[in-house]
Amino acid sequence: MNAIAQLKKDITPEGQDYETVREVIELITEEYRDQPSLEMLAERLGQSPTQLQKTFTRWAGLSPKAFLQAVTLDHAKRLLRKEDLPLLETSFEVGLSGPSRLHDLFVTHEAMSPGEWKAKGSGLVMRYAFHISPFGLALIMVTDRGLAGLAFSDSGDEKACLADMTCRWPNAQFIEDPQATAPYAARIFERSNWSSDQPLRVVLIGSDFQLRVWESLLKIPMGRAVSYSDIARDIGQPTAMRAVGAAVGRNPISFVVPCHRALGKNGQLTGYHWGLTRKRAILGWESGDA
DNA sequence: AACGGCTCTGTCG
DNA sequence: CGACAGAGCCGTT
Repeated sequence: MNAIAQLKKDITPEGQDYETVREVIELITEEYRDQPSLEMLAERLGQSPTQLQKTFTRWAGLSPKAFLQAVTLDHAKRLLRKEDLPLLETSFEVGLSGPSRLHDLFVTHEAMSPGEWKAKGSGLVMRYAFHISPFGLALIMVTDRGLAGLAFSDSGDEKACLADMTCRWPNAQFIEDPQATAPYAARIFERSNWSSDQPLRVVLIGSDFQLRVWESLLKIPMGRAVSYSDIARDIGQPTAMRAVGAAVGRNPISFVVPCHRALGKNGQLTGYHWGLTRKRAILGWESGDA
């Protein structure tokens, strides 16, 4: 039995929650005009209202109602609030605990341009595997220097997801190795592990421009969001927002490099490489911390 | 040369 | 208001 089959067999209740959440989010976004009640939603999913309530709360630490509220355009605009946005100037270097990041995941990153790692002999080795996450299956890829890739997939789409990632580093060598990636999964998706003494090591591989955009993303604290033009300004190219959007979309380490915290200036979510529904889910899930 | 996870402005309901 | 063009902007491919 291969690793993915094994994974499905061992799936935890927590791992299944996202399925439920995803369906609810989709129902809501399609039919938000109707303001569907908890009862109606539960019926559509073939669950009892109390059961749905429970699943939600376990998943997000938030009641369904509060969660749905957290996913509206209104709330997104609030995340964008302009005052006290000197956060883009604050340092986020290694383990330094700005209070704003106290409850966030600490990350140290190391940048690598394509030329740089290509030059280093015949490419680097990437170990990968799928793991259960709060947002569906997570494909995690690591090098000996740290986390290099994190992608999401619905179950059944693992192949496409893997292809999406591997083709980004054509001359790397890929080895399936759940043992190597599991600690990362535990560290990243278990909130209680976020504040551990050691920061998470991350390797950013991309063009110079992309690197600057991704580094800017790393400065956005949990529970906040910025617009694409904010990022453009931050990296010193205020008119390059469109290109910024493209670069954000190419972020290879989603969730850890919080590209889901980049929104349109008006609060619209506008896009997510792994699906808008998932972006909503992550944003809503994060709001459960506040 | 074309194409985006953008934004702004102008128009029409 | 909200939806929809049109027009600049800019790094990738």
